[in-house]
Amino acid sequence: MAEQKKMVEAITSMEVDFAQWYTDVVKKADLVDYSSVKGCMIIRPYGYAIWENIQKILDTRFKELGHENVYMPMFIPESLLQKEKDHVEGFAPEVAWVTHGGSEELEEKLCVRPTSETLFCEHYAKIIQSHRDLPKLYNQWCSVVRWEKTTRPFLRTREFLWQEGHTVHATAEEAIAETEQMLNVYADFCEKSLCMPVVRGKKTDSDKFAGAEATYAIEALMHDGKALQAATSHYFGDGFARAFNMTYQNKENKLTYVHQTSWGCTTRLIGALIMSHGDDNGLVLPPDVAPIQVVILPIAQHKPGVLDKASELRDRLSKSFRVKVDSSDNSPGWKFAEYEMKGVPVRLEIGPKDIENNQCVLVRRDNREKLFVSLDNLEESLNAVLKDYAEGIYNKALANLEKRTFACTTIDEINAKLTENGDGFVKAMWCGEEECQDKVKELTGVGSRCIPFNQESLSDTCVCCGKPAKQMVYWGKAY
RNA sequence: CUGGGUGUGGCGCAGUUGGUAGCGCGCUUGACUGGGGGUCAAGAGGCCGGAAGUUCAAGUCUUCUCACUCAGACCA
Repeated sequence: MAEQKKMVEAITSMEVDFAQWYTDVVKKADLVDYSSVKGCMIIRPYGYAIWENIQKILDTRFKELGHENVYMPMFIPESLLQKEKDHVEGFAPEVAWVTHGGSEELEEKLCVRPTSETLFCEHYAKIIQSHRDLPKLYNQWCSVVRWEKTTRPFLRTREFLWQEGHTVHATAEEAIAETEQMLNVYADFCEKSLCMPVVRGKKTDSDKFAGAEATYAIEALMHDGKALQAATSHYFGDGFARAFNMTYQNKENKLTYVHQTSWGCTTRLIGALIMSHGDDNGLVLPPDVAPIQVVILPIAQHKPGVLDKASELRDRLSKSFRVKVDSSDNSPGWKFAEYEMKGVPVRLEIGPKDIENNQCVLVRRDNREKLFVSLDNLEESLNAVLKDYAEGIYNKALANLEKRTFACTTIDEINAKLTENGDGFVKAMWCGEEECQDKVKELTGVGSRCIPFNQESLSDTCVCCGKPAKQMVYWGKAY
């Protein structure tokens, strides 16, 4: 169709060039703009509104589970950063440093936080004395800086917004339970609110967070078959506690090290939903986080009564949904394309003919299905459409995940499956040796993503060396 | 950091053997329109990324720089 073709012109087709498609969508949907500092993006109102919705839902959930928000400084003295050896080594290559205050050189340079473990540790060491002070369940919403070489909007930027939870507990068991609980909070959020299926699992030793005893992650699969880590949750044991001298007196009056966790997710989630649900017409947003859930488009809006009816519907629906009326002078066709590009889940068309019949037209973003519904029970109709829509995009993403997950028992099979089907998750057995982990990546291009909680036994031997296998690993190319 | 690409109105591009900048979209004003990116009319908007050089003359040729971008390696 001619009109179809014209819409596609604005956005590069996914099949032609996925990276370009992503960049087109991100810019054309008004999510971000580039700034004059490489890797630092301007998150525009429509993009920021998505983040605010993500924040609202997660923040509520965190608080329900007893967490409190705090704010830590953005600067970390060099000496503080260096207290935990593995941690510095992990982050040193990508930190930005402040060396001057005004024109005076600082006595000790300050790092712009790449993450705030050290600040929390220093603070916790001061405020915790007794087992009665535990647990401490803190979280902060802020931005951090990592001086990345290659950057892409949302997926990898030098400054990014995130949330970092830092908790300390009396026992290892409690801390481990917290780590698992928060991973499940993220997984649940991704599946329910972002309509994005994820694989839950543990990172291999070489992939775990700098300074962690164990790192857990949820991995999602994008439309192009590349994996994206959607959130992580770390168990620190008492490693940082020993480095920062974080102790408490237990009930037996003995000084004891605390056990600690941290967990986080970032604006990268926005990139994840773009690449999970989007299509050649632009964004497709999950209702829970869509800044606009229903866009009302008046048709023949200069005819008497149309705009009034549109406003009336907006006022009425605003009680239950996030609604916008577009009464700009653009043509209806232009508006259709515009709000599809922006991924608005449902558009509501209302024109003179509809008003006469006490009805309106609902059109879903995901499949363009058209429904003529009565204005009398519009709320119910919308709820039903949104629910079905959310399930629809979840199932579509799940189908993609399943279609692109390949169980393999040999290196040759991995290469054959990937060549035949394109990128995706490879499930394969592993002996646990780092050498094999590296070799798999070298020979096939897919790296270890996680050791899933849902283990399967595909064979008794490591896909690489043939020695006895310890566990099944998900492998993939990562964003 | 390694390798490719691109820098010309806001955006996307054209610009021939060097001769003093043009198109589409967008924008402004107005009118008619309006159920899949409408039509017409009149406008506004550019030290051609930067520096040096060759030349009577440089968007175009030479050298050097800077920026962005894509693919790798590293990472949320």
